[in-house]
Amino acid sequence: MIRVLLAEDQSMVREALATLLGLEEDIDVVAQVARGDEVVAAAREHAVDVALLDIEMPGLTGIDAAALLRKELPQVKVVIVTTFGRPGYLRRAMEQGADAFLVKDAPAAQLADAVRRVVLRGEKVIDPTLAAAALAEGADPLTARERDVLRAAADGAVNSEIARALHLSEGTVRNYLSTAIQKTRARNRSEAVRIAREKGWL
Amino acid sequence: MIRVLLAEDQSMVREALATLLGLEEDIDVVAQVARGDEVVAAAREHAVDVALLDIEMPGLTGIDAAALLRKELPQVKVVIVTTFGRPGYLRRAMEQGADAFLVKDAPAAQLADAVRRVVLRGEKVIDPTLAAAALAEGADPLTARERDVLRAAADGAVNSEIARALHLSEGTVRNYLSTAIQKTRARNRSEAVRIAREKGWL
DNA sequence: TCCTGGGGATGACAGATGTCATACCCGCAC
DNA sequence: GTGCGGGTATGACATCTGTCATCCCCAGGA
Repeated sequence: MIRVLLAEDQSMVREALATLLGLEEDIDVVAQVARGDEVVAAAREHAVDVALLDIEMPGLTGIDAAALLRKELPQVKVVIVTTFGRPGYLRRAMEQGADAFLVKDAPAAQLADAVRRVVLRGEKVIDPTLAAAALAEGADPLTARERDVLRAAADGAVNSEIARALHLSEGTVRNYLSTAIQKTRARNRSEAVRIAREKGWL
Repeated sequence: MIRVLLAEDQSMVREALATLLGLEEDIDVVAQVARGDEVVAAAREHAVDVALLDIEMPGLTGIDAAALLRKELPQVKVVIVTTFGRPGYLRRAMEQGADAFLVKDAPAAQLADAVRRVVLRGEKVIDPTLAAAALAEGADPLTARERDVLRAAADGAVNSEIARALHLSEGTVRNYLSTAIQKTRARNRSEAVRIAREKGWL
């Protein structure tokens, strides 16, 4: 019996997925959490074999939770289950030790299949198309600080506000944004944000 | 037996929800579609009692599909099931004749419950908190044209590009954006887009 | 030691954005 | 006929954004 932890912030979706998996004879969903920062404690408490992690969750992203699991409970397998198959997400997930990466566009049957493959056979499970795209895309070109500034600018913040929030001068904010705009080959901050998001860099 | 159509673009989520509902003795998911523009044909073909519609789908939004259903198959009940309980979404959904409005943050049990209430008892099902927020929010202040321009500006398009796309002069684009920025009480287009999206106006 | 990369800052400047005033058109309701 | 709302446009102008040059600091690797 494979013991599964499910981390997904939308209750309805999480419970539906738990129900789906619960119908499998060899799979038992023993824990469900709605926040990324609850993953490690729940995995430990319930002695799970594998954690199914959404990426965009409150408290901690699924990718960051995967990194924590790898450090604290390295025997636990990690399956990322996400809405967007963004190259940067895939790359970061695999870097942080994830064993599988699935998008919610995939047929539901792939979920139980992936769980069995990673737990019983120690396989890595990634859609070849996604893998190819991520490899072709290359690494995130933004530095940590550029990402900070771009993230801060994402929803309409003006430079003075970003400067205050990140303890920078306004000129430095403009520089970082300019660099981010160029690295993403965008024309302005809004487009840079969109591109960085699409690629999973933000 | 309540015959249900499920419209949701993410296969995994859709199939999990279908499985969940399929466990109910009185509910039968007889059709599933991944695109908004397939809703009416499927509802007609499968003679469904109720359509469960996600909002953000390719081809047609769930809200627009609801309007079409109301027109073409007025006996079919409509339950909107959405990620975001945005006031504008709720308002528009109810205006277009939806019978229920659920967010995916709600417990899964609410789904079957809502289905029974709208089909068997003709009730309207809305979370009172969401209803109160939508009523307090007031109507979308943007004109159709302002929404067009704001939507076009959403991901980094420059004014000249928007003008070309919408067959306007650049000055007119600036005017519409300026008005949209003021109506949303934003400081710039990016913030206006965020606010309009959060309220479900875009 | 030198070089590179990342972080940070200042200053000058061109171009894009946003505001406001003004004007015109059309359709609809009273 | 008048007024209102929505759509469209021009022009002037202030401010914000983005670019570029230049400089400084630190850490790490060759």
